[in-house]
Amino acid sequence: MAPRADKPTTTMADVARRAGTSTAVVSYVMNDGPRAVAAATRERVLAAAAELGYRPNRIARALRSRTTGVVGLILADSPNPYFGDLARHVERTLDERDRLVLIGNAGYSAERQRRLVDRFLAAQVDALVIVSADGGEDVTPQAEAAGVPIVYVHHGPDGGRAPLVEADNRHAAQEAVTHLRGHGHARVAFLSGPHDGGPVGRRRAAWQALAGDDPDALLLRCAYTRADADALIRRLVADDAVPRALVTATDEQAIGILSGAWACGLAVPDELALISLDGTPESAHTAPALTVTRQPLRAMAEHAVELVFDPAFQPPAAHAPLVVRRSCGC
Amino acid sequence: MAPRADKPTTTMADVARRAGTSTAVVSYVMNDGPRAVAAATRERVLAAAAELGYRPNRIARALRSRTTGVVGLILADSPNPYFGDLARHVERTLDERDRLVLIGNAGYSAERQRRLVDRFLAAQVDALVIVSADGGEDVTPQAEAAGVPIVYVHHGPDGGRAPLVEADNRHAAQEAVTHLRGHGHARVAFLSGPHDGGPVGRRRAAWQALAGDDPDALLLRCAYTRADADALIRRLVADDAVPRALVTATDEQAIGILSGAWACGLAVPDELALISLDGTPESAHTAPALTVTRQPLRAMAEHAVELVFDPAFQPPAAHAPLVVRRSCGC
DNA sequence: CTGAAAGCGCTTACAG
DNA sequence: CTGAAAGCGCTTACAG
Repeated sequence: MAPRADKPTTTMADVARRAGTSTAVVSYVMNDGPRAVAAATRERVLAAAAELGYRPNRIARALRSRTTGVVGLILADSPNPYFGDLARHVERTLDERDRLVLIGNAGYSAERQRRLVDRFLAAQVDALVIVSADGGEDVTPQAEAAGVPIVYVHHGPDGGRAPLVEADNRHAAQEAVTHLRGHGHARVAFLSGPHDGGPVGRRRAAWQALAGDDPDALLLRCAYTRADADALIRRLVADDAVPRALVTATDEQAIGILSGAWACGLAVPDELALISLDGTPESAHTAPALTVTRQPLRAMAEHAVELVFDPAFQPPAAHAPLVVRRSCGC
Repeated sequence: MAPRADKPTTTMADVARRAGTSTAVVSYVMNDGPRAVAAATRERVLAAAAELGYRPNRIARALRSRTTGVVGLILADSPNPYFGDLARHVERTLDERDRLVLIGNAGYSAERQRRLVDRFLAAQVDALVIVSADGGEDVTPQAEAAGVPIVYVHHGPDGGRAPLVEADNRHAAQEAVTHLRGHGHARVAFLSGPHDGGPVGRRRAAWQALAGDDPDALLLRCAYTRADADALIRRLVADDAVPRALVTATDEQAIGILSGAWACGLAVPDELALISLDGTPESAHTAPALTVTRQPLRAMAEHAVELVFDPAFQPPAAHAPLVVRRSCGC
């Protein structure tokens, strides 16, 4: 890194000297506590600070007070807008509470995730929020060893001790299947992920319970990317194996399906009715617009942050409402 | 914030004691310098550190060494995938250099941007990377007062002193217009932003220079959101004022156009040929797939980071290649 | 209500 | 090659 030009930083001692008081008092007025300061003294301190352009050094504060005001946020896969949207809400909520956020992308790698946790702990974060997915391992022991609270969002490791904030995925999948049934589709296929643990697993299980005779014949899989879903639907068209109705586990997959379908001249919703279970903002402006069950990303983020501040907080169930648009055939 | 459980953190002094040496030596082995350590001593220190599970405290290190290893990254608008992709590349590049990144979203607000800069400076970031857009003001004076290097990406304030990393937007717009001309469209419209300073302004200017007689009649404007572009194209269809060929300043707008066009039964590319000037990953999987000039986001991010480490670095021109897909009519 | 001083966990001259 | 010690800029008992 380019060495920072060595600006003479003005410190509390400078302010104290100018205000004719001690650093203790300066600290008390900068922090509004923990002890009271006479009004006249406070004025002098504020004036001195303003004249000198004093800015408290958060690093020094952190070393002494053992709290940095920084939260680490680790994403399973930041290119995926679902995680990106979740991250934005977490970041905004934390910002409102005057916390800074250190961000990292685990890229579906347990090793990278562990490494990020290590580095964030070394940076003395006050808490860790992990927006996880299949494949991440439990980092609770790491965090606990450092005495740092941790909360998982969207997906948590099996049998993990850390709290998990998740939407009602079971109900969402049921609603999607039921809606497609209402359009007269007796057989509704499901596009799952490569392994589907956690939330996607619960979505798939809920679908499966309603799928009828031979769910295996109606279960599709591909990675959580547009490219993979695009390739999948092209293959199905080529094989003349396209289902009449499909629920996708994620928006990324639904968007890939739409793209591949257009390329093959497969009409959505007329030849293929589609509902996606994420409902990120992107889903509102596809061609055609996607009917979705919308994950309550904002509420999930807020609950996660609340949990960071208050481990006793009991997040209410977060419902994922059905949002009817065009892709289902309505 | 929930008070962190007061784990007894093990410090350098603990390691030194156990290894029968001084904290200075422990520091030298943990940092591989700046002074040499006898092999035998080094082994003892490493063993002691491992046995005690010692993790260096970056905050203490930062206070003493005046360098945190943290870079602040401020985004003009994080929901916009263009900025999001840029951010990911910046984050990854910084991660490769073992830097941590503090992230913030300015949301097109100069006031929020200033506030973030203040807070990041208080956190003693080593540098600031600002992915800016119309409306941000120049925060160079703030950063300079703190002696912190700053680099703008995508868009920089008018007359700013800080370095700016930007693609060749003029050439990109020219290529797009020329390609559409090649499809026989004499009149090519342009969808710009609300104000279009900076990069979008240069895109629009390059288009305008080729637009022919009455550019005003072919110049459209809307916000950089899918929703706005969606609404715009519906209005144009209703008014029977849809151009035959259109270049959009951004992918968000192009995606909104596709969505609105589908809803109105306007066929792309048959009735409306379209090229977008961003070329984010999203553009590859729309319906139809967008022909774009692809901004070299990865190169831009790498150049920006290089500039943070070496202010003398001269970023090479970053070309935005034409990527032909379906929306242009090819 | 206020001041003098210790100490957070490191790094780095200074001295050997 | 190594140790004893100062000091980064704060916060917070301790003493008045």
